[in-house]
Amino acid sequence: MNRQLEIEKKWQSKWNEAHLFERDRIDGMPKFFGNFPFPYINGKLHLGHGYSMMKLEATIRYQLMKGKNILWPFGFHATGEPIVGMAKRVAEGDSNQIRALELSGIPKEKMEEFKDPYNIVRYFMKTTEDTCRNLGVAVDWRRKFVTTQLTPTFSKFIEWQYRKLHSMGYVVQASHPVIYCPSCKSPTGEHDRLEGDDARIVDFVLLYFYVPDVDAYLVPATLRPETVFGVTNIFLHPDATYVVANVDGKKVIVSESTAVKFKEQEHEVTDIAPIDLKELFGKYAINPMTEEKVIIIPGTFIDPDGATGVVMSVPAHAPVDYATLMELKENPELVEKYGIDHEEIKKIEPISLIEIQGFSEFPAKDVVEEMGIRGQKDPKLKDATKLVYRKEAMHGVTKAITGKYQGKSVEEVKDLLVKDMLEEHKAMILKEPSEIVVCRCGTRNYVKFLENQWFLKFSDPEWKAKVYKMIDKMTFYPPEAKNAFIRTVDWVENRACVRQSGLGTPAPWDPEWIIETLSDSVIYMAYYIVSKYVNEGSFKEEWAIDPIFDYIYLGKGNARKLSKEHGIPEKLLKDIKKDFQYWYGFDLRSSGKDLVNNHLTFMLFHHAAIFPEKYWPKAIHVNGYVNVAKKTADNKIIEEKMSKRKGNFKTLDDLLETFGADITRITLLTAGEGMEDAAIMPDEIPSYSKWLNTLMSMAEETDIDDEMQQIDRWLISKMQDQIQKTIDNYENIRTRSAFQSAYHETLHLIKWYTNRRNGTKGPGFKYAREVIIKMIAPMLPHLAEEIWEMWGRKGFIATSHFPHVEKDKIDLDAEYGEKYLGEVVDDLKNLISFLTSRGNDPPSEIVLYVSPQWKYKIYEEARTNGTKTLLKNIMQDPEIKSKGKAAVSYAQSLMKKGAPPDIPISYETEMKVLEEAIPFIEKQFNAKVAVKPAEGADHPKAKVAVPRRPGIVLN
RNA sequence: GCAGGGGUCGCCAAGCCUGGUCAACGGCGCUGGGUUUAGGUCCCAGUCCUUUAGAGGUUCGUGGGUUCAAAUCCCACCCCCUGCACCA
Repeated sequence: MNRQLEIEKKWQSKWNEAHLFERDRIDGMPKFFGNFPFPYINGKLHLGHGYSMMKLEATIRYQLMKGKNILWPFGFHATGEPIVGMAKRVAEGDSNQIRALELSGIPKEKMEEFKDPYNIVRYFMKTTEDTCRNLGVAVDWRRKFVTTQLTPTFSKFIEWQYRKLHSMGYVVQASHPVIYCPSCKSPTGEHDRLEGDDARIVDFVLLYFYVPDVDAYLVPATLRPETVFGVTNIFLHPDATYVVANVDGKKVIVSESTAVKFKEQEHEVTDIAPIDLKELFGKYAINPMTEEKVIIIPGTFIDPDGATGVVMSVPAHAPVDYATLMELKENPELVEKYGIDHEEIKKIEPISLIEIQGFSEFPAKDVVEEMGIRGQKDPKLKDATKLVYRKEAMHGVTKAITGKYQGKSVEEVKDLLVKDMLEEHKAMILKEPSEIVVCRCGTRNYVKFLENQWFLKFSDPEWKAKVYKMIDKMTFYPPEAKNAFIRTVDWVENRACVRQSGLGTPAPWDPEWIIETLSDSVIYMAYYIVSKYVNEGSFKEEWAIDPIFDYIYLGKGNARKLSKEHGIPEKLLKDIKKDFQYWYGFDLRSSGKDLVNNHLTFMLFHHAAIFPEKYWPKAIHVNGYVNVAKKTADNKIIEEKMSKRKGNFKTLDDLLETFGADITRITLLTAGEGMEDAAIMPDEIPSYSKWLNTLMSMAEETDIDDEMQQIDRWLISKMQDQIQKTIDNYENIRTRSAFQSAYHETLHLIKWYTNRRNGTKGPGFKYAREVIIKMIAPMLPHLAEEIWEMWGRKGFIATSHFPHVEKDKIDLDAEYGEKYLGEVVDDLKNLISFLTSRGNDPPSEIVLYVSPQWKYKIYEEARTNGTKTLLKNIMQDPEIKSKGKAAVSYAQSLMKKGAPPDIPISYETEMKVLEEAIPFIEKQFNAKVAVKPAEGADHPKAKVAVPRRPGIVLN
């Protein structure tokens, strides 16, 4: 561990001293610009960051070894609420917050500083950079910066970005529904909620049920408007207060607490007046679709604050309604105390309107009875409702009672019906949270339309079209990610781009607002170009103005003129512009899949809007989440999301401190690939060090001879395959597979090689180990550099050339021969273990009978022309024909198995390979070995000999 | 609800897009053996069932279908996971 740490520090400082990753434009040299979303620095980097980063890191270093000029810049994200919130909580002395910070290693004395959000930013900028440096990543730190006004030129850049979008008409003002807390007077985000984390906004349909007695409409709210044909009564909560209000010119009755929603959702509301329930209970309302009269009765299951506090009852298809009705029927006092005639209740019968296989005409009744539900407050009702709704939505068909809507699927009817009812003013829409939402302050939330919000007009068809085009031209890793992006573009609507609080850049056209956090992180990759000059002091803040950005990024204007007007040196201006033209568009952005349907897609939109096509992004890599896996007592592996609460939260520093950089790197690189979630198994990590040890001792091996044997040629030939595979894996950012093909598989080859060479090593080994070390260098750079130096090579292995396939090193004869030998050895192993398991002694003598010549003719015929015409073709050969039954039987066995693999083989090759391998086989099985032709031998096993399968006699 | 992704031999997990070479890569666990011998590491073999010679049988969520041939293609069904926006 100590030596390893020493090695890592040594190479990290050597890379630094050589400025190895601080890359500048070299005109004419191919480049590779990779980046990954700058981390939000409200804490230390965790394994999820590390996982995404390592995909990019391996790729960057691979591209460097492929001769590219590379660029990986790094930034820090601080825009938005969380850091401000953290500082506020620290300032308030919030013990949870302070303890959380202390737990993540922040010294107590820092707490005073942490009352200022900018100090938090500074602190975690430092830890983040340190972590990265300890990990040994190929970052050009000269270009680092943090968002927000801590980097004034960056803020100016964002202003430029938004003035551009604004002037293009892509920033618009509109109102928008949000889940809203009337007490805090602000939208409640997921983290601001006591209850209802998963709530979405859904459309409830409000149906106008006219109540003649009071000349107003009851407006039950429902998600299943199609069941209007089965309404038998209306429920109101007997203990709630109801009001009459004039909404959009119509008098409606709703619960008092819900009346406010209409106004908040941009309806006109006047004349709110209370109404006594006595005026309603026992009276009738008229179903707008059927004109039937339905009675108004009490239901205590109703949530008076939900939707309108008015519920229509469909006992045939809604378990709650059915259960309530049954309860009322059995308990007269429940209605009689409100002056309702119980006889009226007894008369109510469910009305069926949906037909569904596997249920009676009243699915709600079926389910209520089956689940043994009793009463309107039975907790099982939730599941019952879900079940019935789901079944009916999926398989239900409407009955004749629905009139012109009959015979259709429930889903179809719903859309049609709502459209019709809205047109006929029989219904209206009210937006509601899909479940109860309670703000942290304890107040029940509802949906409000926020007015005059600034939006990015992602719904714009022309803008979308550009993005589709962009996606089409891009490469995605893994390929299936492309579809995810297309879907996101399909789905994305206008999106708010400003906030009222938090850190960030004020909107240039309306400084009351701050550019929202996902909106100032979409084209910042272009800012890295300028950032270098800002950091070195040559680009002054006063030059961060629109005309200069226009010149750099869009090529507008004239350098001399700009220089004269603003005092910026003409050469500097031209250099920056050339830099941008050289590096942009970037070649790869690597990120987690959680960013696909927001950040990454917005990034595409912004590039499409602002930059000309030649600067569009070239590729995106998307990876899964990182789970922490652990073993249960019975050896099952269970994966858990990393979370601080579960106590399995791991920072990169945790791993680095325990295992060092290379092992941390290989842990992350082999944890997974593609969009599937990756798994880190903390208990397994220590064993990864054996890989490093193996590589090192392989590199240190000096007992190597110069004799080029057949098996050396075989190994060198096989390595060409491994090189190609590894290149493919790197090119497609499959790091786990890359390590597999570069290390595990090659080691397997070397194992066979040393066995075959009776424990000695030769030129094949020497060649293979160099290839291996180079191939793993992008993943384990510290170890690789150390070995490179140990071998006395010049320069860094990081900038040496990645192995390439050398065609002339491919030796198919050697490969086929070894494959054949391997098969024979496998057969021998099987046979011997089978026999010894039956109590026989291991053989002391092995005789191998190589198939007679004529069978090879049949084999070759089958291999080259397939088995369909096999018999016909071979029988034209007189020699084969003369073998009669034996020939037919071999041909038939080939036909049965299908065409043999495309491996040519000859009698001579088999004889040669086996004879040469006699010492090897003897050693393997500790027995005397003889190789004989089957032709002319009379041992019965000689007769079963066929090509690639000699007859085996064990004595 | 809408959208996306899945269900593989104890566990994790390849393969499926481009059907056959798949009883099905690899890792873990387990069993036996070796090294060591206090363990761990490390190495070898085995790990669906049957089988006294390299073989056969039954498997890849369930049920059908296409095909000479399906884990792989088509249809239906069951189950699971993820996202759904003003949050970074």
